[in-house]
Amino acid sequence: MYIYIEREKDLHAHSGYTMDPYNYPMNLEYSDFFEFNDWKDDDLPLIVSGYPVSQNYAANEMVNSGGSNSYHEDPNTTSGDSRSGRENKKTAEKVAFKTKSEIDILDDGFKWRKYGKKMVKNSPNPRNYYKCSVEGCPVKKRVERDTMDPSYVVTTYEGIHNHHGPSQL
DNA sequence: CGGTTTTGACCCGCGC
DNA sequence: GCGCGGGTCAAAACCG
Ligand SMILES: [Zn+2]
Repeated sequence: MYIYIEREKDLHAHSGYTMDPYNYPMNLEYSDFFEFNDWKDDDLPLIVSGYPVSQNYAANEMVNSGGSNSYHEDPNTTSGDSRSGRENKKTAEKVAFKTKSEIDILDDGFKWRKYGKKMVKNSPNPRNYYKCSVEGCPVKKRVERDTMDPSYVVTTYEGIHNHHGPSQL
């Protein structure tokens, strides 16, 4: 499951909850929900940025894909059913935010430790790899600048937070 | 001194 | 195999 959300607001000014859709649902421009048709139940939450989000909300934001998301994997060709079972279809493991910002490091309220940096092919911009600093928390994120429109920053979250509440410190 | 950044090396899956 | 692309490790440097 891969979710792609574009937002236009420059969020770097806000600290603490910039990436939390609970607090900033209105900033969403549109969203692309890959493999969304497999999403049947609404008992299980969709996870965005480590936080659960209602499915209805997600469905309302549903739009067909397109635009400059070429770096995304095609759900129809991506390793097929490499993920065992089908239950995990109900849980989003990856979420991509596309945010218009001059600054690369957007404060989403969490503490991250950078553990890697790679140049992206067909792009002059690097991609940065971060992991949540909280002990035992498996959440990771990647940050890169949109190749097509460098005024955007694409942040991809992966995993679900071990803990609650942004712990910035 | 402890956590973070930096950065090249390393790993792994895949297509040829 | 080998090379490539994407992802991660880790040692040393960095910094409050
Ligand atoms: Zn976390």
